[in-house]
Amino acid sequence: MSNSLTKLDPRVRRTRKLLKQAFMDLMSEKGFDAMTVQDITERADINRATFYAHYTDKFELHDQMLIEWFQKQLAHYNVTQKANFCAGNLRNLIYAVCDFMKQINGSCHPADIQYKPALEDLIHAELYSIIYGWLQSVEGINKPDIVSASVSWSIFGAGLQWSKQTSHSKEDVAETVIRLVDSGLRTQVHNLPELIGD
Amino acid sequence: MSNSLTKLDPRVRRTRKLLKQAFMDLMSEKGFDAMTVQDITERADINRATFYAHYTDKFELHDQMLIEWFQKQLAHYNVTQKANFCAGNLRNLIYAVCDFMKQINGSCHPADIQYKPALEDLIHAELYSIIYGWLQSVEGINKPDIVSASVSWSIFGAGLQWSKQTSHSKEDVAETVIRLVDSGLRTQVHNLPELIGD
DNA sequence: AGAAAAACGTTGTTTAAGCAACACAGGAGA
DNA sequence: TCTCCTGTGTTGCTTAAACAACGTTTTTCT
Repeated sequence: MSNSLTKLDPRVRRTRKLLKQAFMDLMSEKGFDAMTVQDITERADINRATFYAHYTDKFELHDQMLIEWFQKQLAHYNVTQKANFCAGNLRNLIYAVCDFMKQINGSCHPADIQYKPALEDLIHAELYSIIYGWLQSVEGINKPDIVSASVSWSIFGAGLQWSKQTSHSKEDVAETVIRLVDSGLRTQVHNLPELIGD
Repeated sequence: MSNSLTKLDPRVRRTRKLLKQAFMDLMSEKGFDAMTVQDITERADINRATFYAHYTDKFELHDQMLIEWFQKQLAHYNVTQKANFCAGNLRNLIYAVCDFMKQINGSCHPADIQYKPALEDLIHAELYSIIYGWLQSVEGINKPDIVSASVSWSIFGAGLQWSKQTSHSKEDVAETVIRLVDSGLRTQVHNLPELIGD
């Protein structure tokens, strides 16, 4: 957000970078619960008071890192909120979600499964708003909020499932979900442009 | 020097660390001559004005890094200025010099051979003062300045030679120089304690 | 339960880094 | 030669980080 817009002070960039790095290290060492704000600031060699100038607590830092991480995945696949609803974009979005979920599952400390709900809320909110944005480009759609919720959750769920046990290829997951969404949308929208034929 | 004594501000530590890292990177990329202060500060993401708050120019940064590097080698072999003159200490000192020279020769950009004289002055000054310190422990020595100069240069020279072409082991170099220094010292000092028998 | 220790969250003040601007010194090229 | 350009040091002012201190809450230990 403010990263790209305001082009922030190099000192701020440094501080946050160090805090995030320390957080990541501690995450894999002792997990989220066991780590304190003091741990983080000591590891990062940043004054504790400075931490509170950037984040209200370790939860906020955690959340921001996740969102940032997810957005990096999105950027990698050139997924933006203001694009149109088509198979290509959907596919990239699904890839991004899969990759992200995989990384999280891999690096998440066993003791922190309890925080997955929070994670899911955050990421799903992103997903929802992207889908909602795309739906602006679709003619004659009604109840876009319900549709966005449904579609975003289905993508989320597929990615989550895939990250837990990779029994299919990422490509298979994507094509499956795309077909599903396509047929689902046709019950709501007449004259929907072709999704599947690309 | 001031590193260990004053326990400096974490911001200062960070700034210098970043500048040194940038310097190192640029050293291997384009060499000392081709790099400007601007290059260093841009790479380090440090304001140029801040550079001048720490160093007068890139030469000073260069020198400080070398000295620091050398002192790290000395510390690694537990070599200190206030110790006594014996074979064990001499051996460690020679090892430190050898290792240091090797690293320098390896990482020094071809275009910068012209600066080796400066390097030699810096390092030799360190060496000289260490030897001079050790000689305080030797009874009945005269002209300690001349002796220090001679001994320190001989160690320096041996290390330099070894770093250029490693035809002998570090251990061989050390034993050779120790014998040389021992017999040399005996022409100046009567009743010199055994150096060689350890 | 109760005491001690550790972590929290906040504050006022000090200090280092950022920033923009300046005059100045080479060097390159028309 | 003149001009343009890039790098150099330096400056005054602004802003973020350090630091020490505080009362509070939570953890830990016995």
